[in-house]
Amino acid sequence: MARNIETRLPLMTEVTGITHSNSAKPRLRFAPSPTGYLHVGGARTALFNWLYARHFGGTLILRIEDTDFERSTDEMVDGILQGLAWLGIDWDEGPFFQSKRMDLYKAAGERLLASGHGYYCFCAKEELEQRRAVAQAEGRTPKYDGTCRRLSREEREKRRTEGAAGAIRFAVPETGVTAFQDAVFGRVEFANTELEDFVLLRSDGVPTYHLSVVTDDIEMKMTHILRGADHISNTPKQVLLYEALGAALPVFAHVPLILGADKTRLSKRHGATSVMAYRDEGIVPEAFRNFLALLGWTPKDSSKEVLSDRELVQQFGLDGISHSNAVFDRPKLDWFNTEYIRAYPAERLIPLIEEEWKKAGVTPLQREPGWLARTVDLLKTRARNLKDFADAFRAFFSDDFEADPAAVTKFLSEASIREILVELGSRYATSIEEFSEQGTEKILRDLAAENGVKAGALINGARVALTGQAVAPSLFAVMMALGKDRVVGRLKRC
RNA sequence: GGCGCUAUCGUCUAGGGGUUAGGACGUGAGAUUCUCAUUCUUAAAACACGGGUUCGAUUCCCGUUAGCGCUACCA
Repeated sequence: MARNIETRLPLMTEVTGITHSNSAKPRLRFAPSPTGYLHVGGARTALFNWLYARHFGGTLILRIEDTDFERSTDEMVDGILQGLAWLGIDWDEGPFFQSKRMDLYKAAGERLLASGHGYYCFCAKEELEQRRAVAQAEGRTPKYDGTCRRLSREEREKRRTEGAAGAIRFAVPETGVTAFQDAVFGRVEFANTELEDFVLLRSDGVPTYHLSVVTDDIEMKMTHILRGADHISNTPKQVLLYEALGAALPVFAHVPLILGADKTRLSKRHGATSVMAYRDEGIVPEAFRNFLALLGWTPKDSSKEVLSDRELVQQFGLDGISHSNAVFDRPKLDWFNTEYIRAYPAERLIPLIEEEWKKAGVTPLQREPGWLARTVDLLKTRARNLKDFADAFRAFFSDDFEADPAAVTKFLSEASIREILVELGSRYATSIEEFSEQGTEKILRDLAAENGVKAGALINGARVALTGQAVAPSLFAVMMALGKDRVVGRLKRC
């Protein structure tokens, strides 16, 4: 079975049998391109690499693939770093920037040229595009037709000395197949005729993706290439490159893609695709990480789903990676979020909540020590999102809040109830009894009996008066959280 | 179009030649409660289709269909 490749069997290619030994500690990398923020798919790839490296005590390298100067920006680099930090993913070496390693790729390209694996191509870009269009129209596979591959040595020399700018292409074998053993998909094979003579170095000397990736992966001694399944079709070209460069093949492991609810590739119209957007939406990082880890991977013991980073690291392995794409299920993420918020100690939650207050313009009350943590602990069991602390629970932390009109209509519309609540406020103010859960409850129930109304009606009304919400913890716990003065004040305003 | 990958409840998945096909999220119902959430009980919900192989296929093989990916001097 292709799934149990954990033991790193010898990798096979048609042409070479060289592999890395399986004794060394693994070296992995996350290699984002800073042409966009850190998106969900990239984050999961990063997470899997991190999990794998940590599981085996290996090394994780961060490499920024910024050879596309047009589209790469420093802001995106910062954004990616920020996203990784939020997820708690750290690395051991780097970040390395490919833009600072251009000489390496150029040398590799020239080495390939010298060894006969590459050749100069003088075809103009427009010309190529046109040929491609024609091929497309005629229903042929639009791959490079090899015009310059057939050029005689003399012709090539002539063009070079004339100063023609040329790209260097890789000469793909015209027959045979290129195959690799994928740690998740098993053996994957491509006919060489399906592969085109891809460009190694552009005419301006800038390397193309395949060259820079393989050069770096060799130079950085990567043992495992763990990346999105969208790279499966790129892999044979890269395998060819390893072979031409005389390097051992790493273990390839491709991870299925993450789709939106409509099963199409995750994109902006599915909502947030940037991981930082989830922070902004009130998701706790551990929840997001846990959710992401289980998208396309299942631990051996699949019965437990809420897993700490330690458990994740402990259990992670390539054999649990799924073969099929996974749909990003937002309700499940929200469930993880409530689980984590509930489990977080107040101290851990408070800084995150403070961020939400800042965003919502809430200035929290200054009260006695311990109050904040106690109140957060009281509320966190019914929170589904960090934002709840800034909206639904706002009245616990600030006197500046507005009552939910629906709640008022439901529980506070009767004038008689409001009058009794004002009276309740007075009784709390003048009572000599201790302001405790039992004491406040007794006073309320007595007052309800005196007035011939149900205690529940008073309780529900009081809840709205005190919190502005129809939904809150037990009323008397709410009173304790608010304190006598606030309870009295808010009741009297009824 | 070509090539590649994939196919178990709505979603994430477990399983695997003979199972009442299991779990989780979500959904419905009920119980509890001062509201809501929680909690508890419970219900509905799946092996894409067609051929083989086999005593027996959801499981193995082939095909079909569908989805996704790749198909650049982007990464």
